[in-house]
Amino acid sequence: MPNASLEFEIHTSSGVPIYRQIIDQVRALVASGRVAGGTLLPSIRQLAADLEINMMTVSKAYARLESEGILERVRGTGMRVRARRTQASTADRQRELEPLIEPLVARADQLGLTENQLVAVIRSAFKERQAWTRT
Amino acid sequence: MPNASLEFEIHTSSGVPIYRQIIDQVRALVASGRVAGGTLLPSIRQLAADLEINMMTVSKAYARLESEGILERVRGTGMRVRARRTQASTADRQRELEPLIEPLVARADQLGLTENQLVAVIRSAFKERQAWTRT
Amino acid sequence: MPNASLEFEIHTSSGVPIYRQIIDQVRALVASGRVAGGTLLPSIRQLAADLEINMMTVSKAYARLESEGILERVRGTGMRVRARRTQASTADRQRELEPLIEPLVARADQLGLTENQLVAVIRSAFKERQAWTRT
Amino acid sequence: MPNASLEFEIHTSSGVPIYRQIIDQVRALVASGRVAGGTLLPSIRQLAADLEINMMTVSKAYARLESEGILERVRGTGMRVRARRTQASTADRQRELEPLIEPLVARADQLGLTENQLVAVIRSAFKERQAWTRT
DNA sequence: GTGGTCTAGACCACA
DNA sequence: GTGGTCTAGACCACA
Repeated sequence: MPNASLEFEIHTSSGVPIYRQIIDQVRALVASGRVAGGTLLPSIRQLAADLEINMMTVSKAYARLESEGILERVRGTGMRVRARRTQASTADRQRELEPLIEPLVARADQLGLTENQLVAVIRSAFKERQAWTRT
Repeated sequence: MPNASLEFEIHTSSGVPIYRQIIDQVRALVASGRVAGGTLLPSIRQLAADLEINMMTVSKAYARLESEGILERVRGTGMRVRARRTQASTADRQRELEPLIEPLVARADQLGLTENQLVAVIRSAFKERQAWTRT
Repeated sequence: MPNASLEFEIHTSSGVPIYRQIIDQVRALVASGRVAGGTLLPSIRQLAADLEINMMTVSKAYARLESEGILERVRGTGMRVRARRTQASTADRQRELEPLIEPLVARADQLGLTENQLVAVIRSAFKERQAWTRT
Repeated sequence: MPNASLEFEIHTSSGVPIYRQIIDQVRALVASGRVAGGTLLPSIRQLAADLEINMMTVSKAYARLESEGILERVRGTGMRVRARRTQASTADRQRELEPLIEPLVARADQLGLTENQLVAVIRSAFKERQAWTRT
C-alpha cells in the first residue's frame, strides 16, 4: 500500500498552526520508519488542495523540514524524504509524544479523572482510529 | 483544600495560545467539580504575575469565560465561578479531552506505536504528575 | 549615531531574492561588530515600508535569522541582535565576501580586464560609497 | 586558442538564476573582444550537459541573447556571435561590472572592512583564478 | 509538471 | 505598538 501512511490530518480547532502540524506529522512518519528515505511527498499544490489550505502554508512547512535535513528538494520533481538509516527506537518515538502528553495529563487531572479513566478514553480513541484507517 | 487545584500550567512550546490554555483549564477545573460555584479566581494581576504573562492575556481569557457563563464578574472583588449544580459526569469530562486526544492518537499511530506502547507512556506521565503534585 | 549602520540596501536588479539580501546584510552587520548584541532591528513593518517591499518578505528573512541564532524575538518589542562576544576577525569577514567575489573576478576575467583595472573600479566604487554614506 | 574562453561558470549558491549567469557571461565574453564575431557557441545540448543543467535553461539564455542582438541563430548550425566591430573600451567593460560591484562594496562596508582589506582579498582571488585557468 | 518568491491584505496573540 | 499565520493569486526558474 504505497503512500498509505502519507495521510495528513489537520486539527484546526486546536490552535496549533497548520504548518506546524504538517511538520510534526512528517517528522513522526519519518521517525516511525513507515516512510522510507527517498519517498516523494505530495507536492505542495497537491497537499494544499487535499487539506484545503494555502500553498504557502505547505511550502513553509516543507521549507523548514528541508532546513532540518529531513526532506530534500529535487528540482522539478518535488520534496523527498532524505535517506534514513532505520526506524527510531520505541523509546525515542514515545519521547516524541511528550509535548502532546503533558498537556493532556494535566487536563485530565484538572478534570478530576483517574489514570484508568484517562487510559480508557485513550484506548477507545485508538481502537476507533484503527477501525477507521484500516481501510 | 481551597484553591489547591487552581494551579495553572502553561506549555509555551505547544503553539497553543496562552489565553486558550487558561480557558481550557478553567473549564476543566469547573467540570471536574473541584472548583465549586462561588470560588474566586486569582486576580488578573495575580495570575499574570504567577504565569509571567501579560495581564491582557489573562483578561481576555476571563472575559471569554464570562461570556460563556462559566465565570461571573463581581464588582470590586474579581471573577467568580458561577454556581454549578454538580460535577459533570465522567463521560462528559472524558469528552472534554477529545481535542487533545485526537491529535495524540494520530501522532502515536504515525509514529508506528502500538496502543499499549502509547498507554504505557501515558500511565508513566500520569504517575509522575501525581508524585509531583501530591506535595 | 545610533542605528547609523542599520541601513539596508536592496539591489533588485541582481536576481538575488530580497529576503536573502536582508539576511546577508544582517549577518554582515553583526559580524562587523558594528551592531552590538541587544540592538533592536527595525520592525518588520518599518523595514518593509522603508524598502517598499512586503512585510512577509522581511518576516521571512527575520525568521531565518532567528533560526540561525543571530536574532531573537522579544515579545511585543521586536527582533533583537543576540548577544555576541566580539567582532569577527578580519580574515573571517573577508571570507564572508567570497560568494560575491568569485563571480565578480570571473566576470572581470571574461571581460578581459586586468587585475589592476578591476581594482581601480573597486576602489572608485568604495570611495564613492564612503562619500555618500559619510553623511 | 579558439573557444578557450568559452568556459562558463555557474555559481549555484548565489541565488542568481542560472540563465542570467549564462547571459551575463556571454555578454562579458563578447564585450571583452575575446570572442570574435562569428564564433560558434556550444550547442544547447552540449552546454546543458557540461553545466549539468536543463536544456531549457540554456535555450532561454540563448533566446534572450538573440533578442538582444548579441547572438544570431544559424539554421542547422547553432548560435553564433554576431559581428562586432571591436573590443569595448576598458571603461565600458568596467561599467559592466557595476551590478556585481555595488553589492560587494556595500557588503564589505557593512562588514567593517577597509578599502585596502577589500582590495587585498580581490587581488588574491584574481591571482588564484589566473593560476587556475592559465592551464 | 515541480518548488520559489513576492504582493496585498486579513486577522490573531501578545506587550 | 510588536511579530505570526494564513489567504488568494501573480509570476518566475527549472525538469
